[in-house]
Amino acid sequence: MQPDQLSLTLSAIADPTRRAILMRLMDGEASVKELAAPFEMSIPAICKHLKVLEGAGLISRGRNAQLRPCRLEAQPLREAVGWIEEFASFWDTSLNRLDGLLERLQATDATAKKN
Amino acid sequence: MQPDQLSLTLSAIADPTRRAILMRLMDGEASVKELAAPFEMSIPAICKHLKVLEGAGLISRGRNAQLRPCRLEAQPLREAVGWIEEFASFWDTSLNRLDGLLERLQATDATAKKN
DNA sequence: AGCATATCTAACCGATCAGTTAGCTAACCG
DNA sequence: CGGTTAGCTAACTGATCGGTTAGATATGCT
Repeated sequence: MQPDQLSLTLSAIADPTRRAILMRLMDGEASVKELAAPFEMSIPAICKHLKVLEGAGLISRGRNAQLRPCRLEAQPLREAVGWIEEFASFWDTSLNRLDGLLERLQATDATAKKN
Repeated sequence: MQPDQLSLTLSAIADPTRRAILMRLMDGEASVKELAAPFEMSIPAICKHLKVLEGAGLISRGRNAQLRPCRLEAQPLREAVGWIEEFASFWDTSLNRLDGLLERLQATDATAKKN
């Protein structure tokens, strides 16, 4: 089963190396070698990370002589933001209204209170 | 190396089953059995997913007789939203408001000079 | 006490992941 | 042309993942 776009996006940015690469790309396009420089990691390893990011649509690649510059494509993150914000809103309401939680505890009866 | 909190959160919600569980929990607390019901998956499999979610701080567990009800804890998602919105804002400014052209010119210029 | 229910742990399995090294291809430059 | 540089693929490895079955544990019911 091939994963949905949202899962692709989220698992792509779940890796700290890939997040660092994306943040680097906010400063503008960069070559593979430039992207690899800050990491103690082989070039092929970076290539694999780039492939994951490209597969998730988070970057796109150009061609400039021997270089294959990477460019940020932040569009898929929109969906991710949308999904997560559902829960951010839940967080706002549920933490701002703690009594809702209390109601729930009381509703399941006083036996739950022990322990 | 143990992963940072943000990576924990993002990889936890990168799985569709776990996202479905979280969405279910927006309707209120639920037992493991209730959470497992919609899935064609064994109970221990669900337990593992719950453990991942708990490890990421996205749910907490109570105790009510034999039940160990799960409750949504959306707080860690705040950090995730914060991180992703950095890029959402990049998307807004560079694609919608089109200084993208300028950025790209600067970027190719920079890569041309480096090496 | 004895049984049923809810949940978890342990052990295992196949697939995927994140990294490596070695070697290939393509473009530039002398 | 030959050599250098950038990037990629292939093949391998150890770790982690997502699931399973079997069995342990804890609580409630009669």
